[in-house]
Amino acid sequence: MADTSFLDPGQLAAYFALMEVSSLLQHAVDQQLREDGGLSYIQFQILATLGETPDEPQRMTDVADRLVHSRSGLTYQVTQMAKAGLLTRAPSSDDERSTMVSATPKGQEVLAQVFPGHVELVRQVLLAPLTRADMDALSDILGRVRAHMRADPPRSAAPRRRSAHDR
Amino acid sequence: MADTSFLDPGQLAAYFALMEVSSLLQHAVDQQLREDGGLSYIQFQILATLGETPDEPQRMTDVADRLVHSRSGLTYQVTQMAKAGLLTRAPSSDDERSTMVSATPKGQEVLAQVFPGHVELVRQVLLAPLTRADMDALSDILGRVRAHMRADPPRSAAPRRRSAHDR
DNA sequence: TATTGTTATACTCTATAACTATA
DNA sequence: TATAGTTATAGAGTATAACAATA
Repeated sequence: MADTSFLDPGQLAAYFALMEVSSLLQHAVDQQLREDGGLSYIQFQILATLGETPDEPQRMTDVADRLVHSRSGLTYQVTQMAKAGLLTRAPSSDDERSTMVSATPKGQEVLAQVFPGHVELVRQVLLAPLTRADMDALSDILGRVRAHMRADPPRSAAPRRRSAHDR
Repeated sequence: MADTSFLDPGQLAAYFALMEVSSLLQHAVDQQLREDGGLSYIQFQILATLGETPDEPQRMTDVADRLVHSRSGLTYQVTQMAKAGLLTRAPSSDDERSTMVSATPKGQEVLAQVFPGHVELVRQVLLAPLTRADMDALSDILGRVRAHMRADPPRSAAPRRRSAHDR
């Protein structure tokens, strides 16, 4: 069995590169969204999620699950965004406990206003130095990691851990 | 010239996979460090930076530059960590304006206490589904992105932007 | 009883600007 | 004048627990 106490240089390099690139990218993306539309990245994600289905409002819980928020955290963001006129809340007709959220025309406007700069930034910061083969390899490798993360949360490494949702 | 308004599916896949994996990884890492040593990821980075050179205290500004902090942000973290006994501050003998920071024995202890679980988590969450070739490809690709990010901040995408350091 | 969502609350973190002191 | 670091302050975000309403 492999020594489990250390990562060899190649493993460390992959880990550090990922952490540093994502940190820089996150930072850059956050600034762009803030400047071009006054949005945080999470607000952008929420808006983008709602913008995909302009006709179909989505449940709070579904949005929260998708974006790994605590419920109260999502309530906070949605409250801010509703104040800003980017989305609206309405009680569900199916289940009166549920709140359905949908992007307003203004929300879609802001999304459209922010999007070109966002795409441009991603292109310049992340994609510019990559070949098509690099991008494919990156999606493939990280896609596998993502599938693994979703399927198999690291219980044995953090046995005391419980997510906000399983109590 | 390529259409600059959209990312094709392959580009989007690479971008989204990176953002989601790093977000999940960041979350998992943060929890592990918090549980095993009461450290945030940034505090871990600071401590790890100081732990590399136990004999050579490092300047506040150098640490801040390396970890992309605002200076006041670093002062805040260092203050917290000094209260917790993880590091100490001392005026520099070379330059009386500077503050030199170094990890205390307790800081090194906490680092050692946190490290095995950290390595184990990274192995399980990030590295488990990857082959050696994947890791090499990942380091190579992201290493190039990192070099590109450091060398060439996205000015044209965010022309109004100034970093906290260039005023 | 379980689930949906909100609220109250407390905490962590970040950034800007003003400030002190040294170079 | 420029640089190093701190402080005051204000704001954004997060999480936990208690809660009301509905299933």
